Amino acid sequence: MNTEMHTRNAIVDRLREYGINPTHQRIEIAYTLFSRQEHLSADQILAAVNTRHSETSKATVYNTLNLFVKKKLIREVIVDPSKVFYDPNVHIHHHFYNVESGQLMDIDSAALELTGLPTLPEGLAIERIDVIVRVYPQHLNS
Amino acid sequence: MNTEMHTRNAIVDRLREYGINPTHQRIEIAYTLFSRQEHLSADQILAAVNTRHSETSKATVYNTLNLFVKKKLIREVIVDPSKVFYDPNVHIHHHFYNVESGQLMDIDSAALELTGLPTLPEGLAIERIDVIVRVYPQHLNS
DNA sequence: CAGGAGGTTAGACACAGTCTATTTATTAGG
DNA sequence: CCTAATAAATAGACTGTGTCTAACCTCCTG
Repeated sequence: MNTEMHTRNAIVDRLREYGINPTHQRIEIAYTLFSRQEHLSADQILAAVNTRHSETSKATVYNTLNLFVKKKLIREVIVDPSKVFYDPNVHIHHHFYNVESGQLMDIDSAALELTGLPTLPEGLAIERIDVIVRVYPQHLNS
Repeated sequence: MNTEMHTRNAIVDRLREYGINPTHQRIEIAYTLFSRQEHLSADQILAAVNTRHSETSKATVYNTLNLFVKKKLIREVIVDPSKVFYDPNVHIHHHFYNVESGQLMDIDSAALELTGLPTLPEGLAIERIDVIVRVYPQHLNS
């Protein structure tokens, strides 16, 4: 398991592990994502980073999140057409998505198994498999 | 299996079946989706409907697609953060998504099986399960 | 013919995300 | 240290998808 992600020192080490130069803004953004183990959107991260102290621009938040994704420090979750969520958990796992509230919950992939996948079209390789279980509050119909 | 979807008469019948008043614009939009068995985005549909003949506004295309989804005539596919695709196939099935080209291909769900899904959180029911296999051309790395 | 419901429309708007040009930090070399 | 070069951050303009509003059109019914 990973080292604690609740101190900024641990964050700095982790950024270096992933080949990311640890600047102030990157540390704050990573800290925001890793300390609360939650699925946040770019604008939530922007708000969180700026309520604390100092300033980080919108451009930097987007640049940084895209960098983190490219370096595989975090991962995108695409479930809502209007915004992307970022997931600090890069282990293989899947998601419940509450279509009413917008809330995302992890599904550990240990138990979940997928069988009978057809052979891939020629020349293609799998990058990742997303399983999204869309749920809604039972008393509502439609 | 469904009747042929290659004539406008068949489209009109189908719209009625789903409780949708078949207007000119709705027929053209449905025809566009059902005649080519493809996954199109709203702007592709807007373009396709308007190159033929006459005019359909952007607002109507969005209104109509949302209506079709609500009536379960078609279904949304959420794989790309920048746009929604619409799928004329409402049978249970899943998708390959080529992250390079943006191309979507169906995976028939007959073979594909999902086991070990954890019990749902209290008070929630499943609306739908999406399985998206993200693929990329093999010769490219990352 | 009057009124109303449902449908369509143009254009303004909202908002996530990107781009560009400039400024600021950081690093490496002398 | 000082300087040059590179990497990162910034404000603000911009793009593209999708929504909203208010006007208008069409058809049906009384």
